[in-house]
Amino acid sequence: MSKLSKPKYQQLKEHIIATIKEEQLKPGEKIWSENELANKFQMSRHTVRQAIGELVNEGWLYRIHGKGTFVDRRPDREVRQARTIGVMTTYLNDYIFPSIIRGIDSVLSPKGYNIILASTYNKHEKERLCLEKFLNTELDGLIVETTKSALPNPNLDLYRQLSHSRKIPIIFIHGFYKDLDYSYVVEDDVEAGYLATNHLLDLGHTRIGGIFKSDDIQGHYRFEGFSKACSLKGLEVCSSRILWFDTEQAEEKLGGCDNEQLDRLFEECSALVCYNDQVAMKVLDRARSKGINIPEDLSLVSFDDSQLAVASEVKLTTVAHPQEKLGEEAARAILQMIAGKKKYHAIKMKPQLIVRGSSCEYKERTGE
Amino acid sequence: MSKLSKPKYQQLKEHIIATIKEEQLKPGEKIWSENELANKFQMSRHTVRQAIGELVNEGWLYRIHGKGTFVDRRPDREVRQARTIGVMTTYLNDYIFPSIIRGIDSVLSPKGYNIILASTYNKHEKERLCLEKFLNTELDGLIVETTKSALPNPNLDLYRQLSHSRKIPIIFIHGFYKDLDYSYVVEDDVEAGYLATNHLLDLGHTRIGGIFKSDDIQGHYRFEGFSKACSLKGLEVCSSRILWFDTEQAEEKLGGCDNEQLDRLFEECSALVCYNDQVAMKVLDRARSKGINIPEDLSLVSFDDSQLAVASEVKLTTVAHPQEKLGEEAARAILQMIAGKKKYHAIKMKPQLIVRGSSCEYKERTGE
DNA sequence: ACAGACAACTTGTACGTACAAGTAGTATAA
DNA sequence: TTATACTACTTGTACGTACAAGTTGTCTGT
Repeated sequence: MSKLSKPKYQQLKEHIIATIKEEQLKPGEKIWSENELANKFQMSRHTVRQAIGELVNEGWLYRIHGKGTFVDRRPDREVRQARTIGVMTTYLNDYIFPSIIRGIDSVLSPKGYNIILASTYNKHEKERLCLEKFLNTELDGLIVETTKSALPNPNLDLYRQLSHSRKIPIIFIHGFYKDLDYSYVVEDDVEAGYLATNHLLDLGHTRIGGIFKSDDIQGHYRFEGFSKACSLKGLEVCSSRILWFDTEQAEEKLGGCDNEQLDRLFEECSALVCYNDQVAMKVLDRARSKGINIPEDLSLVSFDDSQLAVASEVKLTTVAHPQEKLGEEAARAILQMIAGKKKYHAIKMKPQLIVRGSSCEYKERTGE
Repeated sequence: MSKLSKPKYQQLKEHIIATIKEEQLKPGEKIWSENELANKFQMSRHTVRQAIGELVNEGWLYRIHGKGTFVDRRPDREVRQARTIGVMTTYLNDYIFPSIIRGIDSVLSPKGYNIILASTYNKHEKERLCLEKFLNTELDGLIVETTKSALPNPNLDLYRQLSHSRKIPIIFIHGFYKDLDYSYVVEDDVEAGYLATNHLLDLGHTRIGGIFKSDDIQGHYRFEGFSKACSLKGLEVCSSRILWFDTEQAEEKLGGCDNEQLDRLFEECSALVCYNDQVAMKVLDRARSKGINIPEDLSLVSFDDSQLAVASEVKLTTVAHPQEKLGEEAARAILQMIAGKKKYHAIKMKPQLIVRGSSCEYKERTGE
């Protein structure tokens, strides 16, 4: 026998599998006895037993002591589990995340992937629970919206476990952790902040205030763009015109800042950059109740271009968030990572200013 | 050797397993060679091989040709797959479904369940694809928002397959198929329609129009409540004041009805019942552009009490949708069904009228 | 007609041998 | 110093034998 030939028991295995596949042997039928096979193929019974033993293990055959060996259900007839991608977001019902999830779904669903949802409510403890649950799940990939991305993350150990031990590709959206060099898809928030602020500067405003979120990295970046735009025009950023809020404050009251703080901003500024449309709605409401007209008395620019931006009578000037597109990009990236085509993705999406009715040229306020 | 004693290879297997369990051998460590074992236990190498072969198959050990045999992860150490519930909705980013999903998540997540998302875009073909994907997934339960619930469903065969063959508990939300006697959790939409319409009747309106969705059963029920309220007050439902739209029209343009149709309603009616907040926003916008004041010239009542209802300068009078609560109820029901505690759930949640600024008492229109 | 013994088959356990082939470290030669 | 060969160990393949034990049908004596 030449050295190239396969082991005898392997040959016998393949012969039996082929016979079953050709349906010459059907499930439940008795196959030849071990001695018959040994004679037929000129091998010892031991070798036959080895072949049949493995086939039993693989689910092709089963044996009954004293009766014989029979054909089992074919193992490859088993339905394959659909593949799954985990998606971890901060909020499920916040106004833009549903769109991102929809974008992810539109790419993954046609490829036969399931999406497993988890939400952290922007809390590190919840994030940890979600990650632990994902460790108990057979995942093919993970898309993560960063939780409290501006703060140090206490759950990096679990991320590493998923990524390094379990070899699950991970991609971050809406931010990334500096300690981990994982792939990410983000909006260029510095640019977004710059666009929003520069729009107001171009309209002649000089007393520009801002409301930003302190515990999400997006808030920091948008503020960075805000500062950049100001300093390029030779304006100093006045800290009394900047309001910071965080997740906990935002949960207590929509918009995250109270009326007294807003009223102070109204007095000091002719224009406001709002962290997102939700904040802008809060500002709009307060301004309405104080008799301040938007945009005549106060120009507003916000971020995200959500449904809210066009819901009100004053349509909001906002810097558009790619939303669905961002979800699609993240989904496409993770598919490439799963296929092993491209390991590292660092995608920054360009924001776009949409001018609507909430901003106008600066005019001296007269009625005060 | 007495007849009662176990086979030698079986004894060896048990000895090795015990050694691993006592952690005298840890994962990755090399165990004794086949010859060592044969000598140690006074058996032939063949018998040792049989024992080790079975342990390899059971996941306790692995062999490397030429190196030795090593301890694998313990099979009973395998983390159990987290249990999963499928959630199938029509839209992922529509304004109330995120809240429902959040409600579901808030109940299931703490119990260690994963949520697998799928969305049908309110199309029967997509629904079929989703159901087929669920058939290829190991599910413990399924929560379904009915797709085009007012039309006959062509996918009942797959629902039956999941329910009867696969024994997966299914619960419907937002409607149910009359041909299947499955559990459901719904809002009492007839009552909701009645509350909305009766509110307008109480305010003295007599020329009341309505905009309803034709291919979702909710639209039918809300219209039923509308009719009921009218006839109880002795008013006839005038078909020229009723507008019907469907999924496809709603996708083309937000709100699902065009301006000419709305203008006609404005002329004929002093009050409108809108299928949901989105429709009401569309009506509000058109009314604004025609110089029609809400609520002075036209009272509006809508359904769902979403974010949109309070986004505009005119806060909407709506019949509140239980949203998160409905999701929670559905999740709790499916957990009971999985536990085998209660097989059939038919939960109807009471709607609640929230009076805001978009509706007021009827006054003769003067300025025409 | 029926129970029980028996034969002939099956798979299961257990022993033996031999050599092939992969791995790792050591000794040897260039 | 480096490449090569060798050795000693490992598991993998393959042959042989023997008997135990479960299943089935047949033969036999009552």
